[in-house]
Order: sequence, then structure tokens, then C-alpha cells
Amino acid sequence: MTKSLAVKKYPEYKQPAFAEIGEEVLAFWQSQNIFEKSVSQREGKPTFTFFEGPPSANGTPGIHHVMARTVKDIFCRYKTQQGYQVKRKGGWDTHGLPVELQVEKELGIKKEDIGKKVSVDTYNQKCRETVMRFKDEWDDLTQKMGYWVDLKDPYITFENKYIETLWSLLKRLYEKDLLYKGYTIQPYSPAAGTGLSSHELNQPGTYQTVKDTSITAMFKLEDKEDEFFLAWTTTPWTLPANNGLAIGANIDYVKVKTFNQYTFQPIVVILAKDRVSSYFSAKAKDLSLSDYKAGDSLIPYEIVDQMKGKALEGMAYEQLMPYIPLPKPACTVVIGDFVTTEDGTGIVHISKTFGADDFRTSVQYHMPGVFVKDEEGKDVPIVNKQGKYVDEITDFAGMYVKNEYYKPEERPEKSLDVQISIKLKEENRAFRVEKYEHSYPHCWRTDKPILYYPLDSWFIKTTAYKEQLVALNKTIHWKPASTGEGRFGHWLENLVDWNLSRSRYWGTPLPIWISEDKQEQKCIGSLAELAAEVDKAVEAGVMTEALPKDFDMHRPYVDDIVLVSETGQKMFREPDLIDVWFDSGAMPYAQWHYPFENEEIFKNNFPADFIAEGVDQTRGWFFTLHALAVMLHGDVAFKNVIANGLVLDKDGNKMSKRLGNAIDPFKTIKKYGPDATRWYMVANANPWDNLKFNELGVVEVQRRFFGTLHNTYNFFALYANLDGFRFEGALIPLDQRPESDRWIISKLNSLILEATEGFETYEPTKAARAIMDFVSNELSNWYVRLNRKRFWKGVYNDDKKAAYQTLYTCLMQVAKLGAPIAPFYMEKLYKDLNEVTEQEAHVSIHLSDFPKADSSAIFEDLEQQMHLAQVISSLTHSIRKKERIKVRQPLSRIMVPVFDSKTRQHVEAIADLIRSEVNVKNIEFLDDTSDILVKTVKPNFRTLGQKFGAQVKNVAANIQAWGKSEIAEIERAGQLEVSVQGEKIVLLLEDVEISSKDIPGWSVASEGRITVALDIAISDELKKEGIARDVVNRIQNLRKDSGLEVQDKIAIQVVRQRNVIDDALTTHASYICEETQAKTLELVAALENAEFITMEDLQLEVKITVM
RNA sequence: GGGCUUGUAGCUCAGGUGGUUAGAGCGCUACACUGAUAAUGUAGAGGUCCGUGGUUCGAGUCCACGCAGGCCCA
Repeated sequence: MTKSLAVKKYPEYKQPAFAEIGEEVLAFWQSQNIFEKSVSQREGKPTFTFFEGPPSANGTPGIHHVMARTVKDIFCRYKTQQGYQVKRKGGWDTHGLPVELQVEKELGIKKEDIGKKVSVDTYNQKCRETVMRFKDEWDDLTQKMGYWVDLKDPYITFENKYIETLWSLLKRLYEKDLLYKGYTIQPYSPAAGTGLSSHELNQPGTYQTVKDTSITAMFKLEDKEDEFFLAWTTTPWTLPANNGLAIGANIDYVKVKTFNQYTFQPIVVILAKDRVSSYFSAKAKDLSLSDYKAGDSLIPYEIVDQMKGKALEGMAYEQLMPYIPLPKPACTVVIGDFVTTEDGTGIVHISKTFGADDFRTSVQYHMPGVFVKDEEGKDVPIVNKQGKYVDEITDFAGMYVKNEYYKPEERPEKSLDVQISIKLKEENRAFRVEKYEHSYPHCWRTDKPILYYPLDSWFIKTTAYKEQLVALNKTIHWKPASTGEGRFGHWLENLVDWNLSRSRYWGTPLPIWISEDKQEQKCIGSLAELAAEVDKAVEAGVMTEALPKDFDMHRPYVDDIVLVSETGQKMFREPDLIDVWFDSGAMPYAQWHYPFENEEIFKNNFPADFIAEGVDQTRGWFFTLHALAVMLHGDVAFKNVIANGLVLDKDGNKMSKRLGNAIDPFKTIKKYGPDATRWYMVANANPWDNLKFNELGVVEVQRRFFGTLHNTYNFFALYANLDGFRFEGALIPLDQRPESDRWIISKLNSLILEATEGFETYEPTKAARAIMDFVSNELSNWYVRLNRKRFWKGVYNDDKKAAYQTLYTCLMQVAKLGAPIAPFYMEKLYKDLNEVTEQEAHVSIHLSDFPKADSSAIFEDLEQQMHLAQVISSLTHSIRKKERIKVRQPLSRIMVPVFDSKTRQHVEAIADLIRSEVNVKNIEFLDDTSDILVKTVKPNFRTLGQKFGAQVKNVAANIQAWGKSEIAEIERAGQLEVSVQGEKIVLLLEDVEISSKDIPGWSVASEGRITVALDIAISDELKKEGIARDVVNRIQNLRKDSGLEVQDKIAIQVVRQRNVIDDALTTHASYICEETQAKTLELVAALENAEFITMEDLQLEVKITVM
């Protein structure tokens, strides 16, 4: 029986292949169902609820998705390690315009072809396929990047169950009277007969430069014979629909006496002061009004009055083109926040039916707009859906408002805009008419100009809940806070009703049926309800068949359903679809098909503890979640939210496939591994700041953090394997471990506090940076480096064991702290360690618990003390550098001025460490009794500022002039009276900072309050020792160059030179032999085939022979 | 045009409540170590803290106005 088979070893690898580790660990997770176990093993534990904002799989994932999902994943993993049960249901967003556009492109059709060239049925089917086209690619990324989310049972927004929940929610809103039909001003293409989405308006080429007739029209004040407001418009056809004028409250306006250039009549006009120079020629400035003759080309003017816009508010004017007379308060002056003095007159013509600002302002001031009645008695604008004036505009009835809408052969010579201009000129109502070149949106399908036009829409009355939305938002913990308070908060305070309607095909249908006479409505809240209504309809004879069991709730099927009203009328569905944001905002309910089933699950998982998504979702998903939760439950939908920023390319440009600067997430993960990619993204910038993604940064993280951590592990493994350390036996109590062990354990526990706080406060960047700092600065650079000898020297005693236990603990805890961010590598590290020691029963780090800090292991004093050692070492190195004395040359002593016993104790405790680190024999202290100490004094501005205020400068100057006696006095008495500007003041010891920055005759360096002096005298003894160390160094190099193994023994021969070298070699022969594994060292007269080696100004001939 | 946000070393970023020598890592230069060695360490150079005004004894930090980049919305 061989025993060695049973001995497990820590795997050692020289060059870790991080990408392969990723694949290996992924395979392990999958084969052992680790994700599922991490959830199921917490059954019955408190839940931590996370909502997955569904991505759309009709495009391929980008690197920014890795960012967003890393953030999500970190907190879910962290909370799992903290003992919570964290269910994460995946989801897919499947409806919406991008899908439709994609499908239309592939089928080679346009929207108007749907139902003609291609059946709605086929179209619908195609959408269903297209939207999941890249699902496999998404699933692949999800796994490779280590995003743990349930992919087996995701919610899908096009499924009947999902839509049924949406209907039930809509019905609840309907019953609360929160769903109503109104209209909004939207971009509309009369040529295509359809409204345009903002997405369509953003297509390239939609904005074209055109020349339009613009009018500065004159609106006559009521009660004044010849006074007018001037307002400018590039759409004169909207003037018959004018119902108000808007001014800026803080803009300065003037009254100007002048003449009309077309009628020559004397007039007084009102316009913004800043616009006067654009409307009146500077050359006419000095002309007198009385000299004016009709037809003069230069028209004189005179400013007769000036006032703020605020003073004009509420003034009434006569309707400009009163085809449809308006009652007051129409045709009054109101304040609009959109008014500027950049162009026009600083007074804006408002037409409720043809502009979004206009509509909003008119509603705000209760100003009626210009409407006429259609056949059904409904209010419609003065332009019909074909883009023609209605009959009521008698002079121009039937004319298209844009000449482009006419067929070329029917196009009138004078456009409507021109004809209106002529009419106004004749009526003394046009101040100026000119062609104006500007950029105007065009319909991307017909290439004709669009109109802003009122279109029917269904709304959710979110404004009714505005106060609650605002109040509850204040309870949400936003990261960053400014997004919650500013971007989101301000927006909530200016909330308008949620426009639900979309005139499309692929989406959730609005479940509202309306009778033929528009008087009766039904809102359907479930499939069962629909089936019952259909049965009624069949009974009434308007439908022939009952609702099929496998009914698809999409268009066109749902449009074929005709219901019957209470009074026996046929009812047709409102053809609109609803905003896809409603789909995703309703996911807390619809993902569980609540309220039709899963009530328990829903209640345990609402609201979410945490969500994260891009900051561009603020008014999207974040809002719709919030709005629905507030309106339906009077509660928030989420308690904590991270709004992450954009991922830009390394130069700060937006990534785009077109520009070719997009980073391929698959390639990145393949090349650097998932951990380095994730860690880089989190550590480099806060998630809410934009990230400039630079591959070199990933390389750096890989090398600097993972490389260092891995080397530290490898160092541990190398010696732990040699000594067979398996964490057997009891833990050595902290107070029996050396100081450096207690120090690093103290640091480790401080780190646990810091990392925990980072994760708890949704600051992953702070946690990541703290962990990195610990690993490279404290653990690797200081602890391992200074304790190396303990691992390889001597027998396997308690001191050695303590070193192993300490390093093991640090590695283990770091693995757990970093596991949420770097789940793959930390898993590997955990398993490599734990499978040997079997300290824990878990097969995966993700099933283990997050470390808890032991505050009794944190020693502030010790941490400060070690910091002192680092500073003193660094200062000594710096002096050596300045004096050009290398570390290999031993020096006799350093001196450290200390003024208090505590500092002295601290330095004494770490004296050994410093001595070996900087290669000096002794550390001496200088205190007050030593007379070589020169003290300096510095003012403490913080205390002085509070006491003396403006006098600070003079007091400081006084202090800086102090000599030895003043310093001695204040130190002795604790205070000192000085005279500043003839005034006697008392300074306390706390008002000054006393230190020693210089020691005459010594080489000195200082940092903060710590000063170090180095004795740079090199005695013969020291010189010899230095030579001995040089020789060791050179012989080691020779050994290495000759390819000798560590354990090979050698004989050394050196040619005698009869100088200091011989002396050094003789004196330190045993040291040299020990260090170089030499059995003998002899001085000889001459050597054949010797190596020449040089050391500064010395040379020697050496030969080494393997024995 | 509005809301929010960013601007500190060549690059990526730290810099509670204002306090007089503005820090770190990378990169660069020089060096050390040679039993963590394709590893590790140390030192040095490098800054108009975006600009201009203001508040203050004192501003990277507070205020105002700009400039430049970004996101969202008009």
C-alpha cells in the first residue's frame, strides 16, 4: 500500500490561462448545476429580489451588455453568499418597432403592404421568428460571461400568458378611470396617411433643407387702434388656427413706432428688444417719423416703450383670421418656457392643433383651439387627414397646406402660404414676408414634408398620481443619486400623461372594444372574459364561432373579434397597440402570469430589492416599473437601482458596428477570460460613469491583479506542497503568531469591512479597488516578500505553520470577497485550496458564505506601525539612491527622530524588518536630549484659521520666523505668547506642527512627520561585507548561467589579488559558501578558463566547479 | 433649447465637512533583487487641477458665468 496516492497536492501552474479557466469552471458549474444549487440551498431563507430587464434578441449582444450584466450579477451573487435566496428569472422583450422594421426589410415590403402583399398572418409569424433569431448567441454570452440568470424558464412578452396579465392590468387601470382617449400632436405624413414615430423621424435623410414662405404677422391689440404684436412663423397655413401668443417672462420687449412697408400705414409694433436690429435697418435709425413718405425704402422707427414679458401676460388681441371665431381666453398673451430671441420676434404664434408646445401651453392656460365638427360631430382640426383645408376656411377651402402634396400637374402657382401672405398684406396684417431656408422633417417613405398634427391616442392618466410618484421616488436608493433626483425626479415633477397608443401590428393589442356609435366601451381583462363576450356575440349573431382554445391574442386575430354591446350594437376593437414599455414595465406581474396564478411567488418577490439597467432606461423601464407599481399598488417597484453609463471606445467615442470600433464581447472573453473582462469594467470606473473601454486596461488587470494573486497562490502552493501543509491540526491563536501575521490578518479584516460596505451600498468599484489594493500592495508586495524565508527555511515548525495558515486564510478570504466580481477564477482558487485542506464542505465557492469581519482581529496600532516601517524603508531607499549607494552595500545605521514614546515603540517593534529591508545594521533614535537635532516648526492653518481669521497670514509669518528658543518654549510650556501687528496673542502647541527635517552632517529625507537620517560612512568592515555580497551575487549569476540546479554543490576558486577583495573573501568565506551552496572557497595564484567578473571598480577571476 | 453628467500627470482614475509639498496604477527613465525569477521590488522625472470672475486670511474643493465631451428629452 502506497501512502503517497492519498496525498493531495495544491495544483501549481506557471502560466495561468484565464480563458481556459473560464471554460473549465463553466463546465464544472453546468455539470454540477451549481447555479441551481446556489438558489435551492437557500430555500426558506430571506429572499433578495432581482428583476431582469428583458433584452431583445433581434440583435446581437455587445460589450455594453457584458457591463450591464456584470453589475446585475455581482449583487445577486453577493447576496447569495450573504445567505439570501436570489431567484433570477430571465426574460425576452419581443415586441416593438425594430422587429417590425427588420421583418419588413426582409420581406421587402412597406407598412401599407401588410394585409395586401403579405397577410398579417404571415407577417405576425415572421415577427415571432425574427425576434428570437439571436437567442442562442445571447444564451451563449450569458453563460460565457458567467451571468447567472434562469434561462430555462424565461418570460417572453409575446406569449399569451404574458399578454393576458397586461390586459388584466390595463383593465384595472380602466376601472380606476385612468385610461382615456384623447389626442396628441405627433409627426404625421398626410401623403402616407400615417403617424411617424420618433424613430422613423431619426432615419437619415428625413431632415431636408427647404425654402418656405415665412410671415411676420401682426396681431392687433384689443382696444388699441394701431398697436400690434409681431409673431413670426414658417408655416403660415397654421395662422387661421392661431389661438394664442407666447412670450418669455424675462425677455425685454419694446414698443416701436413705425410704418407698414406694404400699406405704408403708421403702426406701433411690439417685439423683443434683442430682435429689433433684425427687423429695422440701422440706417433708418436717425430718420424722423415725420419725414416718412409712402414708398420710401428706408422706414424710420422709434422705440417708445420697454417692458418685461411678464407685463404683457394676459393681454388680449383680435383673432388674426377669424374663420372660426374663438371665445376668450383664446387670443391672449401667455408665458411659454420655449420662447427665445434667437430668431423671429420673441413672440411665438401658438396653434393648439399643430404643435406640441402649443398644445401643452394651450391646455395649461385653458385656451380653446380652433376646431370644426366632422360628420360624427367630433372636433377635428382645420386641416383634414389628406392635408387639405376644411370647407370652413372659406377663402382657401380644399387647398393642400403644402404645395408638395399636389400632383405636379395640379400644383397651383401660388402656394397656400403665399396666398395667405397676400391676403394678410392687403389687410395690413403682414409686417414682413420672406422666403426662409431651414431644415424640415420629411416622411421617409413618401419624401413629402410632414405635419405636426393631432392624432387620436389612448392615455394612462399618470398625472393623477404625480404626487405619489414623486414622493415614493424619494424612497428609492438611486445610484447615482443625481439620476434619481435630477434626471428622473425633475422629469416626474413635469409629468404628462402616458401616451399608450402605437399604430402598429406587432405588439400587445389594446383590449378595448367600442360600439359603432362610439357611445359604449368594453375593456377586456382576461381570456376567459373575452371568451364569455364572444359567446354573447355568437348568441347575438355577430360572431359565428366561440373563441378557439389556442387563440393568438395578436393582430390580426384579435381584430376579427366583434363583440356586442349592452344595447345590441356591434363593437370593434380600437386598432391601437400599446407602448412596448408597458410590456416591460409590467414584468413584475406578467413574468409570473399574476394575478391568474403564482400569487405566493409574486407576493414574495415584489417589490424588487435591486435592479440595474442603462441610464437611457430612466424614462423607459425605470419609469414604467415605477408608474405601474405606484398606480396599482401604491408602492415602489424597486428599492435600489443602478443606472449604468455607456461603454464607449478607448477614445471616448460611441461604439458602432458601422464605424468598426465596436468591441466583440465573445472575442474579448475568449482572449482575456471572463474574469479580467468583468473586473476591468467594474474596477476602472463607477458603473454609472461612462466607461472608455480599452483592451490594454483588461491586460493590465489580468497581469497586475490576477497575475499577482496567482503568483501569490503559486508561491504558497510550491512550499505548502513541499511541507505537506494541509491545514491540519488547530489554528494557531493570533497572539502566538508573529507580528507580520497579525498585521496582514488585521489588514484582511479591515478589507472585509471595506468590501462588505462597498457591496452593501452598491459601490462595486470601491469593493474591487480595495481587494486589488490588498492583494498587490499588502499581501504580495509586503507580506509575502518579507516573509519568504519563513516558507522555505528550516523545519516545519509552528512559525512556519503560522505562515501557511496566515497566507492560506488570506487567499481563501480574498477568493470569497472577489467571487461576485470574478466568479470563475475565484472558484478555481477556492477549489484548489479547499480540495486539499477540506476545510469546507462546499463543492463551490458560490455555495459558501461571504466572510464576516472579526473586529477583534483588527489592530489599528499594528497597521499604523507597519505603515511606519514602509515609510521608513522607502525614505532610506530614497537616500541611498540620492547618495548612489546600492542596497547590497551594508551601512551601519539610520537615525530616526522621535518625540513620543509610542512612535519609538512602534519603530522598535519593526526594527528587524526595516534592517533587512534596507540593509543597515542598526536603528538609532534621536530624542529631545540629543543636541544634534534641529527642529522646525510649521503653522497649523486649520486651527489658526478658526482662531485668527484674517490675521492668519501674519501669525503664520511669525511662527515661521521662530528659532530654537521659541520652539523649546512652546514645547515646554504648551503655549507661547507672541506679538503680531502690535497685538499680543497666545499660541498653543496644537497651533503648530514641530518636526525635524534636517540633521547637520547627515543625509536626510522626510515625508510628513517622519524623518530618516542615514549614516553613509562605509567602514572597512562594511566595505568587505559589501564585497562579499557582491561576490555572492556574481557567483549566483554564474551558477544560473551555467544551468546549475538549486541543490548542486560547487567549489569556488578565486585568483588572489592581495587587496581588499582577498580580505573580504577570507573574512566572509563561510557566508559566501552558505549562500552559494559551495563546499569550498580557495584563493589561488592563477586559474585556467576563469570567468572575469567586475564589481564597480573591482575585478576578479573566478572559477566554479560542480562537485 | 431644457434636465442630468464628466473635465485632476502621456493614459485610466482617487482626492469627507475649504487648510499651504494634489495622490495611485499603467507608461517612461534609472536601479535593486536573483530560493515567487517569462516573477518581484525601489527611486526619479512628469500637473496652469478645462477657462474666467467671485466668496474667503486661504479654493482642486464653495458660488456665478462660460468652454469642451456625453446621455436623455424637446
